[in-house]
Amino acid sequence: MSPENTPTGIVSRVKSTSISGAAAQSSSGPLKGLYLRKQDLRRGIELMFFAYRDFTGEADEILSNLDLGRAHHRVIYFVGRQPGMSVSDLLAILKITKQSLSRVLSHLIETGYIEQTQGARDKRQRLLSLTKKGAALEEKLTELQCRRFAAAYSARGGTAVDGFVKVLSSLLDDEIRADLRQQYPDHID
Amino acid sequence: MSPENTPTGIVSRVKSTSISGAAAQSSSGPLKGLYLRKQDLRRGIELMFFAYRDFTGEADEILSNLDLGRAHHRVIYFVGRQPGMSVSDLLAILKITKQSLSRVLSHLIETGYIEQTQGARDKRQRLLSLTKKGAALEEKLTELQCRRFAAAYSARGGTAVDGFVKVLSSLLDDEIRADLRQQYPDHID
DNA sequence: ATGATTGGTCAACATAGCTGACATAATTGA
DNA sequence: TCAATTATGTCAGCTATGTTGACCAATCAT
Repeated sequence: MSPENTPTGIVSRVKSTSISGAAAQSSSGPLKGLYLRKQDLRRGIELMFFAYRDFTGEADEILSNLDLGRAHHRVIYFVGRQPGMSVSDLLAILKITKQSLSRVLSHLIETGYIEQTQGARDKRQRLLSLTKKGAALEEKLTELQCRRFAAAYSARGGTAVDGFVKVLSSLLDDEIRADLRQQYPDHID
Repeated sequence: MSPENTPTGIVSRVKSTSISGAAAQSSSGPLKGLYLRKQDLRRGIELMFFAYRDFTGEADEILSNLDLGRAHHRVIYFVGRQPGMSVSDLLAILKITKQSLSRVLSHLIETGYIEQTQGARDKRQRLLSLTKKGAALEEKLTELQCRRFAAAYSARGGTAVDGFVKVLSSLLDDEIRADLRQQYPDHID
């Protein structure tokens, strides 16, 4: 990497010139629209990209040592969150195909992270839950990610957390936002 | 999906019981730590997952119609942001291997989205920029994502945007955060 | 001249998504 | 009761995107 092209770090400066002094703007509640400059929106895009990558990075490492991937993590996470959920439930959350889920899920069952019991009301259903081994892994991974969030939340304070949650939930597709709204007793919107 | 398991929507309720009435808590600036309950942290995790997916979803669709994927999008996006960047620069941003990038980049050059010129200062470098065709696609995709952000930002207002940016940047790995800090003239931290 | 850097290339592989077709068992409804 | 629907699994095959390791060529810096 040449110093000419990246004078200051990995991510070099954007080409666009900008109105300077945005500090006042971003904290200006009444002055609407000033955080809607192209540059601010692009920053949002990039923050999402980098933050998502970093946020999953630590967990990915642990998983790869166990010969598991991010797809396994998602399954373990959501089954851990809601034990006894059906395969259909999981498919609806993950929005992947039956076959994609099946591959991952079968592997997790074979390796003893997840167990299934026949549904009582509907015997076709296979209700999923974590084994002790699965719960231990889920705990470890969630703990890791929660720690990152806890650090960010406490560094920034309740008002910032509130804004974070509000904006993220507004980024969601309507359908998902509606689901999450009733998912959490605490209102998001 | 049985109504028994998912009474209200795709994403069903979390198992954990919670202290109710968190509305007051999440908007309580002075009451520190009350947004650090396990449940709040898990909501952050889930918001990241769902928001990232939805945020990339629209663009993914357009891309797939052009026989391109998300990896191509990233390249087009970052080259568009900083025309004349080198391959090394791009590798450092994307944090993928040379081979992974090479495959995608070669394809974009062959199909006329990206062009390269020899570096003037360092003739080994191949400086990347978008062609007209590439710029048009970049514009289209970025416009789409910016529109989503603009809607979220204006729905929530400047204070929320400020919190969103603060929390997201605190979620970043230190190295990346430092880079982004100088990337944007407007301070993030 | 020599060693470091920039970049490309090849082979081979893994993960995680996709489609489409088909099978089985259980439930539900007319 | 019987047909349709649902929940789930499975098979074959494909694609996209990441990985490693080895190696090569051009260029730059000392």
